[in-house]
Amino acid sequence: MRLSTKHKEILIYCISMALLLFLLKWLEARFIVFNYRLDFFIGAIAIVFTVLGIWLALKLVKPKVETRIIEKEVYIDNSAQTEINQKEIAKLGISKRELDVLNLMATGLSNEEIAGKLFISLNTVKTHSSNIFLKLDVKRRTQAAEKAKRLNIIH
Amino acid sequence: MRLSTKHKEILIYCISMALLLFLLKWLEARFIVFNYRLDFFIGAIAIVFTVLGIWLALKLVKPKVETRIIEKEVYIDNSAQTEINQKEIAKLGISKRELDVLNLMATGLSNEEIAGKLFISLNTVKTHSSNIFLKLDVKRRTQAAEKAKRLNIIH
DNA sequence: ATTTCCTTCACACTTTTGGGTGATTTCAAT
DNA sequence: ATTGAAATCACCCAAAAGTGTGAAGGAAAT
Repeated sequence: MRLSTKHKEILIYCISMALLLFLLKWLEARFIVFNYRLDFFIGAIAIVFTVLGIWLALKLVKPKVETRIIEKEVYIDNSAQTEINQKEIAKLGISKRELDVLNLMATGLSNEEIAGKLFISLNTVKTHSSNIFLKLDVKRRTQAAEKAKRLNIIH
Repeated sequence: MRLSTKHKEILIYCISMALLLFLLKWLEARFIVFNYRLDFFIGAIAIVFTVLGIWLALKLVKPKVETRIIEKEVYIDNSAQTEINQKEIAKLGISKRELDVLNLMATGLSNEEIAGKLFISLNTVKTHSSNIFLKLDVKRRTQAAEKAKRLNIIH
């Protein structure tokens, strides 16, 4: 098993921290020096661990990659667009008119604009779209458009 | 006289350090708890100051910027997804965050859901989306999704 | 004939979106 | 040190979208 650089850094830090604590414990047992110089002692620890923290941070901070210029040669085999999936439409029980609405919806038209294009009332469009949402099992027109394209119900 | 941001950071650090030491001193006077829990206490101090050190380092050190230039040739078969068009994004002046919102928007999420995912407020999402509509020159989120996909700004 | 589905529409009501304005903070560049 | 872009958020207001219910005509199937 191998450790990443980052894990190694953390390991080193933990070990040194443990060693330091161990050393302090030993000093404590050796000389009872901390009772009357506690504040001084705390200060020393604070400084040591601050430095360690800074060192750790400097080690761990990864340089962020800023600019990425990609030169690309793209060869597109632009074969015919995916066929619309009639079976999926049938399976979901989407009617002709609903499909009309769905198509216009996916191009970004508002309900009112759809109503205008199909010569039906706004309320009718709303009814159709509600039914579409039910059949596609989505909550919003944006989801409907996404899912319909994903299922190749529309282009 | 005014302090630069860097000086302010250092000042804040020193003050918080002083406050901490003061607090510890007070605790020491209040409860003589450190004699029999010294190691525990030392550990706590170590952690606190390590965190402070890390924070200090992260605040003061400017992140190393690594500019990476990648040149590659991409051969795309018909089924592979098109690469996202960085130039188009740059040309339209769409920012990182706006792109985040645009992506989630195109998957069909509501503004509130987007806000939840990005840990920002609903109002912020609205601001971003309004800017997106301006930059993409569209009126609705469905149009934005459609156009963004067409321009290969998103998948 | 009766049933079922599609299509059309209405109305009331709630939720979501979008527009406009302004403020603050942070960061990078000058 | 100043400036500008980006990101954050608030508030108000209007428009659009979505929900629920009900209804009516027509076509196709039973």
